[in-house]
Amino acid sequence: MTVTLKEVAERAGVSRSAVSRTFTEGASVSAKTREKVQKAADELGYRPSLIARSLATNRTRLIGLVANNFRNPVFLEVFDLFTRVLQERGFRPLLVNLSTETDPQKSLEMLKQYRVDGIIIATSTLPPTFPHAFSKAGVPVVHAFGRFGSEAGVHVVGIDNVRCGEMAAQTLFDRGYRSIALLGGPQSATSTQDRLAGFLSRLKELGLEPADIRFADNYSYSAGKEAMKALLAEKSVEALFCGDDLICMGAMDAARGSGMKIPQDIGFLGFNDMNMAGWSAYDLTTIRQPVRDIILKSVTLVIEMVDDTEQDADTQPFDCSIVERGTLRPLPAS
Amino acid sequence: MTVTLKEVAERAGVSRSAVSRTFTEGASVSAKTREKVQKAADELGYRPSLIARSLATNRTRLIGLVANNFRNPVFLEVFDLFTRVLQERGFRPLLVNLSTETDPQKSLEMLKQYRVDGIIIATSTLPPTFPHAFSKAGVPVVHAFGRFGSEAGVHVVGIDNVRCGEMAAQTLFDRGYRSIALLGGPQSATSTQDRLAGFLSRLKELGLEPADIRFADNYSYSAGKEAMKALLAEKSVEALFCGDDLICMGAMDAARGSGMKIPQDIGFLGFNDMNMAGWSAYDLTTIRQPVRDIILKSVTLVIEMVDDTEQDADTQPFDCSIVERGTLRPLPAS
DNA sequence: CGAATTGTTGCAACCGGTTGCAAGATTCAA
DNA sequence: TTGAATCTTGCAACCGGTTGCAACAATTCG
Repeated sequence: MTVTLKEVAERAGVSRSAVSRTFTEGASVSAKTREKVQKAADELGYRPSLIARSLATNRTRLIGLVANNFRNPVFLEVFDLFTRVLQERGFRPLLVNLSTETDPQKSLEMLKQYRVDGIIIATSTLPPTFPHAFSKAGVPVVHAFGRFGSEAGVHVVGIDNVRCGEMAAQTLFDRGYRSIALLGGPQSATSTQDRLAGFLSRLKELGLEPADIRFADNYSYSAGKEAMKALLAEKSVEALFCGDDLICMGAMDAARGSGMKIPQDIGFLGFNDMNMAGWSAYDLTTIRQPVRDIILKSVTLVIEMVDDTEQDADTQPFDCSIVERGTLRPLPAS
Repeated sequence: MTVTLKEVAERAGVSRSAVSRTFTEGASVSAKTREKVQKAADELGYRPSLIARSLATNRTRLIGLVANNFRNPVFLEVFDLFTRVLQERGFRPLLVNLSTETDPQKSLEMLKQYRVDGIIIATSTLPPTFPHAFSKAGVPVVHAFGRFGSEAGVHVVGIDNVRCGEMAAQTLFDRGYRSIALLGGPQSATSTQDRLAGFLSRLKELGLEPADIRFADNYSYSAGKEAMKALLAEKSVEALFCGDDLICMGAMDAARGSGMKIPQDIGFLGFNDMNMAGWSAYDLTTIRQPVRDIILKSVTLVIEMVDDTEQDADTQPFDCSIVERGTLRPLPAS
């Protein structure tokens, strides 16, 4: 069925090595031989088998891409960029969906069986033991959106969530809000924990107590909406810092549903700056996470690790910034 | 570094065949031998190399997953389901991002080099020559969201877009709209062409001319918004059938932006029923495409083709249905 | 108990490439 | 023109598994 090295060699009248060499970067072949081989290969429609090559070279050019949040629109950008950059660099992503997987160990086994050259884990909700397990197995690992310094031997690319929490508290304070609540993502996520910590510590510095602290079950519109309904049933707050734009939009619709106007009656500050935050039905003021930069850096890093050309392993957290839109009252004129 | 068959065999005191057999389904090994091998394998942390196995068996258990629309939220569900179902069945998805790829031929080569066992193409915007190229190469192909009957040898799983177009025209007509426009997705998409055809033919049967026909450049909120702005600058219409919910939401916001109330001043009918269509800020009445069913069927089909256990190759288009929400005036009481 | 049947095992060839090595062919400088 | 240096080429071993085959062991049956 498929054409092999041997057939090309026979047709071109050369050895198998010669054929192999014409198809490997930087091997020594004369122009004459190369031409003969090319011709024969073209006529036969030959493509080298990467499977066979992998076996011989011990390199697969396969990168495992592990994620567990396939329902959040942020991940569209994540997948788009990851796959695109990887394939530009001649690698291919092998996707692992951990949404329902109870046992990360099993996924690890699968990836190991495919002998992936490297792994990118894109999540802020998995325990750090997970990336660590790979690194211990000797596979280059980059943890995108992870928590810094949590596990030795694992490169983390992401933001400083503690700082983001502080930034959120400060931003809301600066605009004159005093009754401030936090509606976080899942409590088990390290990102949630860190943002909460930063949020609380800054609030304390400013002499404030949080008006309410609660968490959505997952990163979804409906989880945000439910949580907000519950909050509104209990108390009223001036402003809310949400752990994710999606959650925030759900919360906004819950507030509007009970007759509130935004930002007159209540302020909202989101997180991520996903596309939809800019939609005029929401026009959400939010903290932008540089997803693009994080992904580009993650891919670059994992490829460097694979090629062993690591240049700057000292990964710094990326900065976040406020994107001003219409869900917070303006800064008081000073 | 990695443990191989040979080492396990030596430690267990058996031949390499025996080890291989304990790890292959349905091979003949005695309980005693299997136990010895298991023990040795566990102690050494051995996992068979799927690369080597693939070379010998000529099966990779890799399924190519080709898509070119990574920015539309519908694809979150697509990716989630595809990856999940595949891995439940013991296959792995090898992702190909065709968003920017100008030359599909190149992607084909890449997939062929990895010797994928099958391919799922999830798009309604690629020319049918693309799936056909794979099928000609002898690789099982399923074209999800494709056009039926367009290419021999390619299994298509999807909906009947002509019927959907008819359904849209009929729905709007039934609600008393007479000045009806279509705002389609990219004109090059077969789905757009088919829906347009159905839409026009039904309108004609009903004795109506379309009030306006235009197309968004891509499946995005902003493309929908821009197109709607342009439309509003030229004329006014009573109702709009959009080729995608995202486009529709953009169009809705454009209408609202020029002071219109929905559904009082203008009606909107979307397509897909993505999650966001249910958000209260839009509450979009839309035509539901059974994405889940399409994907489940696609995966089942491609796996059957790989295993050569094809059961029902006569794939019928799935039905679409109207999801009633709040962007169309109600049916007149009859 | 012996013959026939069925189950288990190891040998060796093979899957489709890569690569170190040594020999042969070229090129270059003197 | 010749010898040294550099290229090019084929051989053969190897990557880590699978599998047909034949030999042998265990079981079943008359």
